[in-house]
Amino acid sequence: MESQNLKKLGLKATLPRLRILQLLENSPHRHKSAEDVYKALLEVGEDVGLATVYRVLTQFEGAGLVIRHHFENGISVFELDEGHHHDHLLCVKCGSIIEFFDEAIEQRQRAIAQQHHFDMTDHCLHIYGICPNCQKEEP
Amino acid sequence: MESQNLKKLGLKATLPRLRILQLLENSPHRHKSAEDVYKALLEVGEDVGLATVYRVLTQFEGAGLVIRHHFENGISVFELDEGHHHDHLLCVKCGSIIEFFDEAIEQRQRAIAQQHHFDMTDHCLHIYGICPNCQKEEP
DNA sequence: ATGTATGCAAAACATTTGCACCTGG
DNA sequence: CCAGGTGCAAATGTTTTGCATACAT
Repeated sequence: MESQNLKKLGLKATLPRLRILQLLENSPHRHKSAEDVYKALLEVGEDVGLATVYRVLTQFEGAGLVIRHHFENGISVFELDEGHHHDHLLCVKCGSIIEFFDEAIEQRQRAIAQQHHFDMTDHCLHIYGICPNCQKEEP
Repeated sequence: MESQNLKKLGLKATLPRLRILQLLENSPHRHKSAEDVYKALLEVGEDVGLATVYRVLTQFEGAGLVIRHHFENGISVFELDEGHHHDHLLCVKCGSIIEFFDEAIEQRQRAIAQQHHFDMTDHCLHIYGICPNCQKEEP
């Protein structure tokens, strides 16, 4: 039961929190904006306020349950944190997102932070491009 | 004369555009938000509207004169495009920004895009951490 | 002269917050 | 029952836009 999951994190297992967590877990698209979450819940007939969606996602972020990304369009996108760090490859035409992980890049990043005597807290790599599907459509 | 520079790009050499371009060229801080540019101009006694700053920076971006970044705080930061691609190392305490370039990372990025049959248009790598200065202050 | 750029104020967004009401434990 | 969570509406911060005026060529 997910309510246990939330309680472990010190979060009361309220309906909106459960619904949002379930949505993130069961949706085929791992990456969602607050608006996306809000609309998805409305469609299923769940009456959750947009402000609550933002509050809950922000709490989840604080609890380490989700990660917030800022891609190059200024809007926040949330994704369940399954513990496996990865970076992102994004299609600028259709918005599809592919996750990847490359140990060589990770190593170089650590080396660069060290060279500059930075205590690295986080890092993110976004590769933008046109996905194979969209290349077909626009020659 | 910079006015030639602007005209070559099809932009009328107006006062606000010249002032903003000069500011970007001569400021010791290469990375500036629209608000930063606006305030810097006010301080020098130049009466430029914030809306104009946004419009001019957006035109400059379209003309390839500046690059717009979205760091993890949702606000846009602009930097003169000198043609040398580089990535960024950012201090989460004091906001200072260091540029770097690593050919090994660039190579891996190209390889990854290729593996997924993406036609890469852009990419950005942000490393966040605490700079040496701020490490001293907060032990 | 004339088409374009500007400044201002208002609009448009994404996100946050204040507050009265509701709810989970 | 009661601390904490929620919904709504209003506030916020950033960026964009409409429109009358000013400017570069």
